[in-house]
Amino acid sequence: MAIRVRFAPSPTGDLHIGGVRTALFNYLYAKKEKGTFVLRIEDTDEARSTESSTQIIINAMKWLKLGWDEGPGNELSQYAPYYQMKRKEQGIYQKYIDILLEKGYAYKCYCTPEEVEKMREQARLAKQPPKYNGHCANLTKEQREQYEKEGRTAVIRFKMPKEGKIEFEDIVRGHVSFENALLDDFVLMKANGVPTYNFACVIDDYLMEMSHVIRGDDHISNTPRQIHVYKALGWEPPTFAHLSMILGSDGARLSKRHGHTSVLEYRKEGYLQDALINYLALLGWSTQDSQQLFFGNSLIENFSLDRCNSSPATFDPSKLLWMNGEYIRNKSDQEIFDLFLDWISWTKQDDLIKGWDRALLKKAISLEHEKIKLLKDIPGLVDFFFKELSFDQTAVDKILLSDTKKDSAKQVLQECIIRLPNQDFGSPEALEMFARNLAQELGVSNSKVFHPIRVAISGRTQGPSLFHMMEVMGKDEVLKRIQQTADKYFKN
RNA sequence: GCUCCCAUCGUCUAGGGGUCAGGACACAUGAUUUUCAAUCAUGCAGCAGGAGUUCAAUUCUCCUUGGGAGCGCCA
Repeated sequence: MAIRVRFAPSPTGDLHIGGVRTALFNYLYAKKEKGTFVLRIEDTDEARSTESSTQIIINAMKWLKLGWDEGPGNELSQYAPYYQMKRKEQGIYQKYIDILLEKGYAYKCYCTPEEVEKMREQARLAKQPPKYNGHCANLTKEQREQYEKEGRTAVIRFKMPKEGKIEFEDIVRGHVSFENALLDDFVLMKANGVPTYNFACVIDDYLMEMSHVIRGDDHISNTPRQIHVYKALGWEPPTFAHLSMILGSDGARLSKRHGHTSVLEYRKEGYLQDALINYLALLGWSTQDSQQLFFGNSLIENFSLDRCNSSPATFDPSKLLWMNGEYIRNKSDQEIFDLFLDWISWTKQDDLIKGWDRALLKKAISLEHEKIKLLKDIPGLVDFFFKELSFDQTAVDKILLSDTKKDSAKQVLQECIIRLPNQDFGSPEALEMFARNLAQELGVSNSKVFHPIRVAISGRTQGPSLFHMMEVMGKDEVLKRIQQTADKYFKN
């Protein structure tokens, strides 16, 4: 049987971490099984669905490289997603409503939302599950006509069996069973003629020939309702896999109050697409040897649905941060440079690196490569190469002006000014030799030479390897900065 | 309230009737280094509780507790 899966978000906001995880598991399963991955936009909530949200989802999916394999029409380069509202216009859902109505599996209900709410309230008071009481299930023709004469509009409800139970095998949960008596006659089609989630989802999953429905565990209680619809239409339900939820640090389902939940925010912070994917894959899935890093195609190769965990997982930002560093270190200098430029332009921060020489920038980034955890760290790590020398006061106090070091620091800088013009800047080794020789001649420790030079040319105590830094900066600039520093702090 | 689901280090997890309960993040210490990182080494830390089955339960069963989700003309 061909494997066909889908990700079916509703376009009512940003694509959040939980949604991405669901999309990812569908994607991984499809790729692993050489199946088809479909994107379906569930935009039947006319009040909340927005076009901009749809675009955000599509762009986020593209950034994450969770490409889908199919769509309406014949676009060759890029498939459009399926949209339920477009399918509604084609009469797809109405057709099956008519069948269910005709076969007696569904009925028109004329109760107003207020009346239904009253029923639920009563049920709650009686400590019963709040549900529709079946008021309109067996209306006579005359009653129906009467309601219609009153100008009431009808919704279509599913006629739920009062006894028995629905059972199914879930790949993640195992055997699941629900009593029919607890289910009510849920709405299939709203008064405005738009199908509800539980109905549209079934129709589309069937017509799109989905072999597996992989979704969040919050949908598990919808599953029995949906299976009833499948059965009423004489259809075989797909195989279900309900993924556990992702929780915030307080144990509640991950939501906005836990901080960043939108994928876009992670992109903005400078997380790498593949690192985020790798991290999310590990939330609720693992290999037998608990492998952590999956570079290249190894996620797809190793993935399997039956190794998904049924218990919820807490989102851990510090592990994601570590993993991002791992991914950055795993990439070449060129890749990081390109990624950084992409990030700068995506975040519209071109001003940040305005006037910075690209060749120098690339060299500077490569000096700090293994230190980078987020793309957004980069400017702060290398900006001193490009900006006017500005001094970190504690660095100056500690290295240049402290009582014990002041004289030697001054001497070191003065010697540099004298000697450096004739120094070979061609290799870090040569520069290191120069500094060590200087230390020896002056009779001071290496660090009393290294540190003042570092502060003099960068203004800080932290930074790349000193001699690589000098090489990249170049003789003229190094001299200029040392002169400037000496003038500022050691002028008599 | 009702229904469903879940339970191994702080976190992600492996394991599964007999294990020194394994790995990873975080944290701590040490090594290395001109600094910060990175790297390497070491350490810290866990089977929620109670019954039952069994020669043997962290593992199987039940209960308790704790946590989560669902109960819309939302998806």
